[in-house]
Amino acid sequence: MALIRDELRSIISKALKNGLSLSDDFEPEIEIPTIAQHGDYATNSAMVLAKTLKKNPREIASKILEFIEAQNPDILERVEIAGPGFINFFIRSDAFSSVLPIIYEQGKAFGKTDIGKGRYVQVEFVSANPTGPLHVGHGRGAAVGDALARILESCGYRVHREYYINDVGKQMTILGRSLYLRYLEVLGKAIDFPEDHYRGDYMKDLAQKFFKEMGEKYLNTPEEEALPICTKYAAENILEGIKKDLEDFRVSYDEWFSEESLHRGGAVEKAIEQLRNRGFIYEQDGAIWFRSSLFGDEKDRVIVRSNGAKTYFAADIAYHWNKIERGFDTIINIWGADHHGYVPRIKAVVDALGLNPERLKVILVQLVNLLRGGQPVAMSTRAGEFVTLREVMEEVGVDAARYMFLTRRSDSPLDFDLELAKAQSSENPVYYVQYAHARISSLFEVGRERGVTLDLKKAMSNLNHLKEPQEIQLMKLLGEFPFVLRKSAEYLEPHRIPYYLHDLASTFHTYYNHHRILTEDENITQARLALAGAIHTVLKIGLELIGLSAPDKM
RNA sequence: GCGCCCGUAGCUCAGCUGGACAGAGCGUCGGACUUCGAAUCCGCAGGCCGCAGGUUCGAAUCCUGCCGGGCGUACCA
Repeated sequence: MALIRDELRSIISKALKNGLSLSDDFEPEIEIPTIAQHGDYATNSAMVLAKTLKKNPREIASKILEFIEAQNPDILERVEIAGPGFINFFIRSDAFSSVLPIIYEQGKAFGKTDIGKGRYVQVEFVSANPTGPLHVGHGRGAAVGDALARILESCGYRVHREYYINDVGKQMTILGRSLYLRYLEVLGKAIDFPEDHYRGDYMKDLAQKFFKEMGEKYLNTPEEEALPICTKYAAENILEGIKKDLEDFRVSYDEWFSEESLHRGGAVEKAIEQLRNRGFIYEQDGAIWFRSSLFGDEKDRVIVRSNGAKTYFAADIAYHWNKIERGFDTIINIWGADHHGYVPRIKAVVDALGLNPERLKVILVQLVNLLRGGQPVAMSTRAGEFVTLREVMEEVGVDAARYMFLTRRSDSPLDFDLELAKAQSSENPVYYVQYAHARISSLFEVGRERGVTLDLKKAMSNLNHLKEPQEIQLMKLLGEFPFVLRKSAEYLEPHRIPYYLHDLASTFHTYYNHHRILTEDENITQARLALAGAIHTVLKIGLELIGLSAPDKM
């Protein structure tokens, strides 16, 4: 037993091979026409081939058609050539039910594929500086990265989730000093808190905590001695908070990678050496430059300043050298769109270090435009004006927040209105999908109370009773899931999953409102229960893929 | 100035990997619960797909130019 789409693919491929002597590497495009009159599926292969074969598309189509009919496949009702050269397939209505035994056989593994073939993929995401709590923008990156990781895993990739901690540099010094000043303030000293320091209330809270643990120990310590301690304390505490936030947002990591470890271990020098050996390093005006312009960047970049200090970019070179050394087949960086100018230079780095730059994928997640009642909310970590991810989680819930983040393409800016998210919470689309799941759970519960349970053997021999158009539609949709999942992984687009789930839930709700599942006819009941159960399974799989709960009761 | 992203229904967004009449949610208005969950369903209204050219059998989709919005453009991180 195979899915209809797979069968069609092999039928078409066979016809192309036998009829047009095409090699196997031509992948026929199979789509679902928007209009039912155009069949259940259609392929544009004849028109695509018309260009290379230099023949009339309809002529090619009729050739293909001839070889399709020669196979006499039993899933086909009929095949037609239409319009400029489409081949439309009308599937026998009793063929769609083949998806149900497959779902029951595979269970939670339904939809999984091995297109990844065990390739090792790193997904680096969030990677916010440990200078303050995560805000909503980070939440979007977290939701996208985590969903993507789950999707890739279910498509046969080996996934490594990583967070890069920028625990070095000027902002760390400022962080330490911010804590130190707030600490002195707690001890009653008058302080002058600079404009460019971290002004958020969380620093005051942290100072209180610091004071409780340390007492007045650092009151009279010289500033240069106290600062490293303050920096370390602040960074560790804030990072712990970030970890907790992400954990509560249902995001997990395999590795927390410290930038500082690169400097400490000499990796930055080694990476520069790598570039130097390859001839991409030169000195000018007392600074050390990387010839990134050779690889498509608009200009060369400084990696060691004339004062001897390494730039952030130097560490990033070392970090990506490290990634390459770890043997990832694909490196995926999920960045905020404000870093887009950085893409060419980091591509240049991997290119210069000998890795095909195609193997580095940078997903730019557009900024979250936070609104409250239609009014923009200013966001600045330093000024302490922002809405944290934790506040959003608490206000609208993890499920709703994640769904909100994931129902948009990453490269589309997102308006996130807190008032709206709260006000519409009971009509939020996320509940629509979850409701379908809960409804089916409840349905089985009612069945049990009435002594009706799904008898798989019996159900499977009664699938011929599923012939209502809505039932056909549902089975067709169920069969699409593996392909949606595959495309989602292929294009690194998690938003395809929630859209699919909404479609499936919607079709089910319609069906549910028009037909009874627990009927007087035992055979029909069994068949319909099998259908409902399969939908239940796919909804659950899909919800988990994007990190949402699949409740049995709401 | 240059570069990247975005512009689709009143609002928020899919469709952008060329396919056949442009979709969904919210919102408006009107209907459906003594029967498996009404957080649901059914129906009405709503569009020069930013504008103008081009490529193609075929363009919301690709190319060029323009207009609007966002972001970036450091020997900052």
